[in-house]
Amino acid sequence: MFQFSKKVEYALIAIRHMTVGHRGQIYTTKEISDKYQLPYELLAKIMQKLVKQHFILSYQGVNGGYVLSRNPAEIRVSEVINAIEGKSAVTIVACEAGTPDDCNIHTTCTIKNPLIKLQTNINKVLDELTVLEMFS
Amino acid sequence: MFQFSKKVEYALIAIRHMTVGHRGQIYTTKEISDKYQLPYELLAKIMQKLVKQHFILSYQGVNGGYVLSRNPAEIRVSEVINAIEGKSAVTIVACEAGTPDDCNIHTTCTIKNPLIKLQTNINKVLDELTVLEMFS
DNA sequence: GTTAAATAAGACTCATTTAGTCCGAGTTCA
DNA sequence: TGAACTCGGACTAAATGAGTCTTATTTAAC
Ligand code: SF4
Ligand code: SF4
Repeated sequence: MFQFSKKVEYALIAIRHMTVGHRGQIYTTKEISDKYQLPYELLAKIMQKLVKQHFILSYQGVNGGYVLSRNPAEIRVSEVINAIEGKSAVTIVACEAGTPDDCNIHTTCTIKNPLIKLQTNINKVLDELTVLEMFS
Repeated sequence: MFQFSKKVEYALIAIRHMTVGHRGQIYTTKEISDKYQLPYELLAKIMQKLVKQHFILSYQGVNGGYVLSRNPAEIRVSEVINAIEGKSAVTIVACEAGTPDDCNIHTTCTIKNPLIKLQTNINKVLDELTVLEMFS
């Protein structure tokens, strides 16, 4: 229920790999998937998402690959999760996750506000932790 | 990915209902499921789990029902989650959730320890919050 | 004692999500 | 031109989540 998805874990592994390496170095999906035994195609998708959210830059063609484009000290764990799972993945309260009225007990619910308070506390943990801090 | 399950939400709604009522009062599943529009059978299951974990006492037969048996000031949110979802529901790191080797990249994983540190911070939030604090 | 109101518990279905695969592109260098 | 890359959609399979169904048991009241 509170577990990280494999996708997010793979993303963190990839980001860590690039973080501990030399800045500006190009890494390929194959290289990373080999080293950590990750499913290649799945990791490829994840890398693409990281490109779209501007965590990494992509170079196509032979000798292509990915380069970390953001400062690890400024990448928050919550951002990584959001990039992979889409916004509102870190949203504990379903009805606040952009899907306001898909909960059929929304009108009678008495725990919504308490949960939102709790959510801010958990979000704080994920927001304040950068990947640099995490991996050092 | 980080959302509370319906079961946990229903459990919290039920516990809150009993918390704000008179101490020692008997509440039936029907009463609660009616009031908050929760699926009766599902809530019934949840109540049974709360009994097994000694949050509430059950009285069978006519005029039976459930009575809150623990002090709301001493019930932690994490306990409720564990009672409903089973231990390790609040465990972010899959391989640490009692299933040590079901992750096939366990040997090559570089994020395990960082995630465990993160986990303790999130657990702290859920451990330190009591349902009394939550609902007042 | 019979009935009605309640809990107990397991099996079951249906829908959603997650994890992973497949395939056919486009890009770039040599 | 071909090899080594990224790109992106469609697809399948497994796991989980939410909810239902059914049968049994307990107990108070009539
Ligand atoms: S149960 Fe309450 S808190 Fe959870 S989603 Fe529905 S309305 Fe929001
Ligand atoms: S990926 Fe790493 S952290 Fe996540 S479950 Fe596997 S070993 Fe544990």
